[in-house]
Amino acid sequence: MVRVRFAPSPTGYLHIGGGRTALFNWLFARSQNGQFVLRIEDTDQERSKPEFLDEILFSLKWLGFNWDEVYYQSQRFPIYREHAERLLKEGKAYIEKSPSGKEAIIYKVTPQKITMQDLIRGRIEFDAKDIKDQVLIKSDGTPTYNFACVVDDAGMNITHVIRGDDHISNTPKQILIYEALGFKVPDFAHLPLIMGAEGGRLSKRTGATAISDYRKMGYLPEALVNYLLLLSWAPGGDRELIGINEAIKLFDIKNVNKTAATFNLKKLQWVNNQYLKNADPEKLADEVIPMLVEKNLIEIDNFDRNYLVSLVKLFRERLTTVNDFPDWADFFFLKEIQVDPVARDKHLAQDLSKEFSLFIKRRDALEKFEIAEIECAFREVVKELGVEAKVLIHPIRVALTGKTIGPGLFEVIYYLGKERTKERLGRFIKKE
RNA sequence: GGCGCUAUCGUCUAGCCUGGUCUAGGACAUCAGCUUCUCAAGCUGGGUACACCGGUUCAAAUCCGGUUAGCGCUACCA
Repeated sequence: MVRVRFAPSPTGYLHIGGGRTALFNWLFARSQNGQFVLRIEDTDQERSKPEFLDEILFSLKWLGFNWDEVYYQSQRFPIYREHAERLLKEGKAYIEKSPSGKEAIIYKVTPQKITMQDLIRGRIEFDAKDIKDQVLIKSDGTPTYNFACVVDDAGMNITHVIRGDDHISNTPKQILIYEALGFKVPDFAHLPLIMGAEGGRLSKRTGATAISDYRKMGYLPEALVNYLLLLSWAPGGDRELIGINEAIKLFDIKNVNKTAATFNLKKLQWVNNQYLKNADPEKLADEVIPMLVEKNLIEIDNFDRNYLVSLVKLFRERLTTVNDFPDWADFFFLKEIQVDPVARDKHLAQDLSKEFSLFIKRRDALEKFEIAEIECAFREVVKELGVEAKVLIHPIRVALTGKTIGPGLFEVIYYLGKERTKERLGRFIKKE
């Protein structure tokens, strides 16, 4: 039975790199009908914070990576000590006293060659002479990362350790400990790192790094996952868009790339738009409701849900992020719209009273107030006035929405309704 | 400094294992054009890459060696 683990440390939020490591572990487990274990590495009691833990768990769930088991290292200190003392008894480790009299347990590294077979990179060789004796239990009584990691991976029957490239140098140290402890060494797979736009590690300076930031910015989890997948794996056949279930079928850890990848927001935005275009309007509406409430565009328990769903459908294909919706669609909810001054100067500078009046008149005469009929009436009006459609379309859009961009005009008129269009156009009709 | 990893368009990648079909394919971005209404989308087209040097071979992006560059680790952090 394949068992993998994701082992975040709650000393910070779940960042993009961590999310990607979790993704590949989860994906590998699912593709092998294996199990995905979550291990919280909270041995650093100074820096570990409950709010980080909450954020990590929430983000993992948001991305859809459910775990089969969860462990906390802070609850396992006696286990680590027990194993360290065994090594002490066997003469493989020694005690070192600090000036203050506290005792640490140190593993004695013996000269040898250490080789590992990485699932992604192949054979890697190290020489133990480059490795210092390893602290197992620190003088404060807590285990070190490399020691706790080995004791747990072995104790939790982890078969494949899939983690970031930055752990390659830890691997020989850990192999030594596995062997000293008499444990079976698992398989390793080291994923390439994700870099920031300016090279080096992804940092706040080069853009958002927390998974939860992307949620707040209006990215869909499926889109983020798809993008992260593309960062070091290709489904083949020139495919870019791939759902997680299909990825599970196609995934092979041997096909993961070796090269570090640069995070590219533009491509993430493109992927997000691709998912948004086909997103379930009901679900999108759910996402958008709190945003509209926060902007005082709707009241939480007093709005027309069906109407909102229709509007979401109207906008979804042109959204880059879910968060774009409240700004772009605000005119459907506002009583008083703000007309963009630049748009007003450009499209409403001259007097269009006659044109607007005629359009309203024709539109009011319609038997059915529907998109196609509205367009028909409009086409007749411009024909009658002998002008091009666009000389009237733009001014009407600005008068109705306050903006120069937006969905098709006739849909806008339809969803705004008779009364509101008449009233908004009326403001630009001079009384005789 | 030591040790390790990596090296195809600006970016993500396909191809590399099993040399010839690669005058290197796709995507994002970018530029130009089309699109009875903007924006978005879509469509058409353009430019842009095998890091460098040497070797093996009839033939190398593909195999080998070196150089260079980038990155990682080098903590009683994880």
